[in-house]
Amino acid sequence: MKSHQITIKDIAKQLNLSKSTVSRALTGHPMVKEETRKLVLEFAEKSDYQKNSFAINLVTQKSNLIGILVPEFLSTYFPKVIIGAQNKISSEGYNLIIAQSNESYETEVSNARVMMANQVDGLLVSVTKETRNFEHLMAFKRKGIPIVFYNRVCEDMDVPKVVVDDYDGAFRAVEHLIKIGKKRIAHLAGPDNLSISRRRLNGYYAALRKYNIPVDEELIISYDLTMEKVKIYINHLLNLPKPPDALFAINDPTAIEAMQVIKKRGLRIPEDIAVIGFSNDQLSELIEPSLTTIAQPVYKIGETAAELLLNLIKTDISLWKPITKTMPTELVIRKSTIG
Amino acid sequence: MKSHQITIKDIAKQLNLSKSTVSRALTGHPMVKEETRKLVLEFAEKSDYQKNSFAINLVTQKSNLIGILVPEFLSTYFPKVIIGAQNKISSEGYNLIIAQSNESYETEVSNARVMMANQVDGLLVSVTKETRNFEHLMAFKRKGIPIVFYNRVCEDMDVPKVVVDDYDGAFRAVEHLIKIGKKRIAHLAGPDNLSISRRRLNGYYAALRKYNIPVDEELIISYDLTMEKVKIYINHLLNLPKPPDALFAINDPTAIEAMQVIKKRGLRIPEDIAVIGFSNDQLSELIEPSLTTIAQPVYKIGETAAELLLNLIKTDISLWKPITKTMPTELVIRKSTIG
DNA sequence: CTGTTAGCGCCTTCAA
DNA sequence: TTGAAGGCGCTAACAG
Repeated sequence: MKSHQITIKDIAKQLNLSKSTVSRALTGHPMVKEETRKLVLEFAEKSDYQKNSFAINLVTQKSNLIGILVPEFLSTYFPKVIIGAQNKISSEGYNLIIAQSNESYETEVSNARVMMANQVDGLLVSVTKETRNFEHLMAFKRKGIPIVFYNRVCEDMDVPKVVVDDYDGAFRAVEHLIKIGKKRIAHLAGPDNLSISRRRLNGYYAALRKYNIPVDEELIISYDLTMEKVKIYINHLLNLPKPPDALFAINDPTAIEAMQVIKKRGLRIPEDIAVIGFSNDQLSELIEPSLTTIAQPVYKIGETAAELLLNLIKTDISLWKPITKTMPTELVIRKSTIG
Repeated sequence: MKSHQITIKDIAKQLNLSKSTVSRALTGHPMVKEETRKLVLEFAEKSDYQKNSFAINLVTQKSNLIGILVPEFLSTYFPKVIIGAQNKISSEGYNLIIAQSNESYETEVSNARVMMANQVDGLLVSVTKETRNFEHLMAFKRKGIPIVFYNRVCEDMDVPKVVVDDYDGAFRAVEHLIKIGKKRIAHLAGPDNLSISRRRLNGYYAALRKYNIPVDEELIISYDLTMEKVKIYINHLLNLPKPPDALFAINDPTAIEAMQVIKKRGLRIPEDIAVIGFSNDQLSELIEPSLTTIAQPVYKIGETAAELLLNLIKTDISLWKPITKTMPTELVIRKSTIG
């Protein structure tokens, strides 16, 4: 069961050297005779020696592990963020340990505990749609373990954050709908504990205001991102005495689900009702009609968050600054909004 | 920078007990007076004591980490496998550390090294489409670290594997095409270093044989799964003097890409050419026409692989058996094969 | 039931 | 340039 790993002690014995000398040779310490170093290195190589990370971790009190908490794994969004983060992190000799919570607050809390138990050197976090209490994350800050939020952030915590310009993205989405002649623009919004929902909603309001389109609260529905509910809300909207002629959905999955419902009712997209999403999921290009959406620099978000975190790790806690990086978005026009 | 973590020694000092007593109380050792245990536990609780996993790892020579190597992250397939594996693994107190190689052999090798350096207790592996040399994985077995393959396996290594019944799935896919009246069935196959490609190809042959349809080698193309190439091959097939009336693609992304090309040429699916994929990606239901495909029990695959691995970890190396678990598939009929 | 001692494998003073 | 000794925080004998 337990394999016999070769250790520094073994090497020292074989080579008739002291453990410290071997250790020094192995760590590239300057004070070793070139000859000795070569001897040790060669022996280590051919005997397939590998440092015992457990011991090193104990001495240095560092795990070289960075944790990342993701709320879900099934859209392409978070996997891409992870890839971005991993590239950055591994280039600095760290490893990523990932935990996904399936949008469950309970699971998120337990995942956070696991990260703590594993003594990660830092944590990247995007919270679930249910998360309203952040105690489990504050604990990290208290222990001196740096945290960086990305995408779904907790605005009350004084830590660095990476977000996209949701306000601006939403604004441009709605502006685009107005420019193609739509007047009654519905918004299927996210739960308002998520700051992205609030920011996108504000962008929606701002665009209407700019073009003097009256706000009709009837056309704004916030929902909990549970896909099954989309059908209900869309049908409700379409059954209104004055139904909407356009829909701005909080994200692409929502928009896509909405499109299925709309198509089933025999309505034409975009003629009868135009649809626009948010995030530019891979799907949005492939469905029919293809979906107009707001693209985010997803890999870059992961990379940036990782970079901020690595900086914190290298910096004394007294110098930590809660920078917020806001990434730009891009309007991608496809067939769901043009005739 | 370094936070001041409280240790057993601290607790012992505070409570005027020996370190071993405290340790015993904390680990639930039976030989401690109920009163002492309570005292210790309470103090630990209120002082927010947390075991130092580095020290425990050193003593036990276990990391409680399980590594998983995935070739890519952008289809929904591997994320689902990961979720399945994570559920199993975390229920036994282990954690998952994930590395994706972006279908690059080099990256896979380097990821494997990282896993080794982190001294994972076991490894789940699905290789890249490029991987032909398995030395980097054999190293684990040599060191006594258990490995389990899933999905894309190395048949030459004597370790447990979890695969789906590719042969049977392919057989039924092709049989279905034959039953709806198709006669010239093309197969866009995968690279033949992947055993799944070979097994699916064999299933294809078997179905043709059973129904006495002559094999036309012209209709079989293996390719390297690089999406850009699909267009070339599909156009080639459609330009043949006798073009195919059906296509069995190695996987869903390939099938979907093929459908775009077919539709662009103005051909009707399934009337002119029926299409069938493999894996039942989320996409296949949403594109138009929806894609007939072979579904795999994806979560279950991750779960099963994890289960096999956990068994190995608990078992003496001399008793390891290279079981191969073959999971069933299911034909999901959609519009790309029915009129 | 509790305390003492000796490591786990490595790094890091301090001396030689 | 090298060696010896101590310690990182915890567990696991061995005594008492």
